[in-house]
Amino acid sequence: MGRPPCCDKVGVKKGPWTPEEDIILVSYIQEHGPGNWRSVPTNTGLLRCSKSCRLRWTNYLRPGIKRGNFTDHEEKMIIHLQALLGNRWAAIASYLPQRTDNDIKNYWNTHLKKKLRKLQTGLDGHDHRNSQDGFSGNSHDQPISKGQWERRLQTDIHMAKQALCEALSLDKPPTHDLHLQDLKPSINLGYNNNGQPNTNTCSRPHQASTYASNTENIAKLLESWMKNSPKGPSSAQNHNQTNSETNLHQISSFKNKKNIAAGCSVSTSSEGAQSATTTPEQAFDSLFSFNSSTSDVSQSMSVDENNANFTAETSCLFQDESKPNLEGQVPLTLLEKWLLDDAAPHAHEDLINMSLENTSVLF
DNA sequence: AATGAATTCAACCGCGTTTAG
DNA sequence: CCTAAACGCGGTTGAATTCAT
Repeated sequence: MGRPPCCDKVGVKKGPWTPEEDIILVSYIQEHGPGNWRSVPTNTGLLRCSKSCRLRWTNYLRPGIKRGNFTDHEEKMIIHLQALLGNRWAAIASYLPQRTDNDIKNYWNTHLKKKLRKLQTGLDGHDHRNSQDGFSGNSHDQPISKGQWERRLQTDIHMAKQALCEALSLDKPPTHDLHLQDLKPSINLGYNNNGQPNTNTCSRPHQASTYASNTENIAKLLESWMKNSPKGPSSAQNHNQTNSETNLHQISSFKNKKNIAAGCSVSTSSEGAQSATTTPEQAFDSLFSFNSSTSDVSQSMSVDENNANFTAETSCLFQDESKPNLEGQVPLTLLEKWLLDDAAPHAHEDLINMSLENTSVLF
């Protein structure tokens, strides 16, 4: 009865993965594809539990993972989505398919929380209305006034509605085009929007730099995998070649990171320079008004662009390896779910009702 | 140069859910 | 339907690294 044990817990290795282990794992997955994790340790001889293998693959080795600093756009998306979804990192990660939930979680905990706290402190400094504990880490505890929060959420839902309307009214927009658009910054991995090397997107050298020199082996493995394996995850799971190459580039560029100057800001050069001139209020507003701010030059996205991004981001859900591609099914049900389910716990009842009323017309 | 504090992030842990038998 | 293991997720930890003094 029940399933057979995935691996015996005796002699299971823990701790950081070695390059050799990575290569073994990658080679195995190259041959068999990801999944069936319980068989991985036994078949590969890795002294790791299946869970550890899966984690290593999904968080680190999987092609299509974008590493390195988060772009301004990604940052805003995370802040935005965190405000909307809470600490549901997997859900947030599904909107940023090139980032892992672990990465996003770490980035939130180490950078964004701090950044928001800082900005909030700046705001409070202006107001002389410091909150007791400042920023608690949960966006819902953020000392934005409730009305402000609701207005923002309302705006978000309006944006989503617009996107839905457009998705319905248009003759099925080419979602992958939008997707590509959304992914552009990441496809240009290592380069900013001006096509310049993104040397400034590094806040600190990658700590696995000693390891990194060895990851060239993994890069080679992956490279040959991309060339030789038609059924590899890149095709089977909608990770396109570009993403894979992107990842290869990143892996092989790890070793260069040590030389990149540390201490640059989180913002990218083109956008960060601008935000440096904004007031804390503007900056804070910019961070939270992912869709609506006009004060920040970096936020000069048009409404159409935002809609495009929204649909693109949503379509990304179907690009995620854990989620099957529904083949052209515009993710309206998902959008609906997002609007009706995910927003609900955080939204005022009015907002829920509003979204229900307005979206029900569409369906 | 040495040392301690602070930061970062890969990996682990534990829990709820899903699923094979 | 029941049981137990796999799976997936969010929270936490701790080693490695950087920064400040």
